[in-house]
Amino acid sequence: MARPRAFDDETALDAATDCFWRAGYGATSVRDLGAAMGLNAPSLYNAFGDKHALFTRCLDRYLDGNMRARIRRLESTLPPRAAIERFMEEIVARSLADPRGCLLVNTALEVAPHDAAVAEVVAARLGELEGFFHRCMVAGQREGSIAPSRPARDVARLMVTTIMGLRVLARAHPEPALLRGAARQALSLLDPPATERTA
Amino acid sequence: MARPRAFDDETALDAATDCFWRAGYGATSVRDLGAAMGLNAPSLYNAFGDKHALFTRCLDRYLDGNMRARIRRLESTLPPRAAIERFMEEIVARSLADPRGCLLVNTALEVAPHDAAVAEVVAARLGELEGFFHRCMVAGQREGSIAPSRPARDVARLMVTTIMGLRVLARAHPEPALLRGAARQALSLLDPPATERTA
DNA sequence: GATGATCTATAGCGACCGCTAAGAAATAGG
DNA sequence: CCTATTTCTTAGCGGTCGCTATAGATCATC
Repeated sequence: MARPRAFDDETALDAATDCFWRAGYGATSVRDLGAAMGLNAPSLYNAFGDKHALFTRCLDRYLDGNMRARIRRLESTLPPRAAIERFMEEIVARSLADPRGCLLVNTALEVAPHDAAVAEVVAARLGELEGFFHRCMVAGQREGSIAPSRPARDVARLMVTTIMGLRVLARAHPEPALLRGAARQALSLLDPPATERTA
Repeated sequence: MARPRAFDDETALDAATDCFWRAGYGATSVRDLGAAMGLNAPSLYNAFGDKHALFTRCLDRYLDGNMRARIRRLESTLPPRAAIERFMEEIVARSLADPRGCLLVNTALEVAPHDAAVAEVVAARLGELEGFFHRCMVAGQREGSIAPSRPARDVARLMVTTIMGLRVLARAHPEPALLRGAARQALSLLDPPATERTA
């Protein structure tokens, strides 16, 4: 018993996410969002609250559809070491292909330092990422594909750090040799030392 | 034969740099800059051109006084391996102590993607950083303090990547154990494999 | 002290910002 | 049909943005 909406929430959120992703939070105006989402300001505010609420919703959606989905997919279809390697490969490929970079990284630098609520979300997702790498490390060390002499926790942390770094480098200077070389060295920490290999 | 300036250029530029450093380029208004630098808009525009020119000047100053100075200092006073280790330690310590993060990293993500001139500067400075690590790698491998089996170029690239990543993580979630663990693992790539150590 | 050059101060330009009040348009139930 | 409810449209609120025209203040030189 009311007028129906003339737009689709999911489609509109995708469009909004793309705006924030490309230009960042501050540089995206509500008018930009409205234009991209195909609705005017009052409809936008009625449907999604204010700009900040829309952003956090886009960020959550992005993280669920990208980071978490990737973790689930790789962890459920690949053995632990391959999952780590594949994750890194996909990040390198994405970084080279998509000039928008990673919304999580962009947000960690632009929004999180001035927004405690967003900082909490970012920190939690970084923790999830570290958890993924840590689980893979432990499982890989147990099955023998990853050198058992490395501290699993710290290697997992370096993997997260490397991914953040790759995203930064790619955004400013997307050179394939640079990203691939760095990723290869990070992954070399999974190799057993020479003694174990030749023993 | 004219009225002298009522402010010091260096002091004013330091104040402007702090503004950009803390809030970013977009979130810093010319009025903010004027207030921090102690001069009104017309003086600011007369002395430094527009906002963008002031920013690039601040960025150059920052890079000369921070990154380049650190490279020179470490490279001239420490042996190669120690220079790498010390660089990483200082980045971790700075990241934990200064909530502003690194202006180069902040700029690489916020400004560089939408500003070709700034992107060039950022890319060049990242190249200098990679060059520093590469020189240290080569020298350290020659003198035997760094494992000769690692590809110097790629390890240098991972060091740069790790630093970028540490800066991102610290800005969103400055946890000492996380940063130190990641840095330690990156530095472990300098260690000779067990065969070489025990030979 | 007058002159000319440079700097500073006041004020405000047009444009955009996030956001919203008020009313017209579109639906479901009666 | 009419009414109630929700959405959409128009218009605009006060505020800030980057930037500048104009005029007054302060100096070296003559």
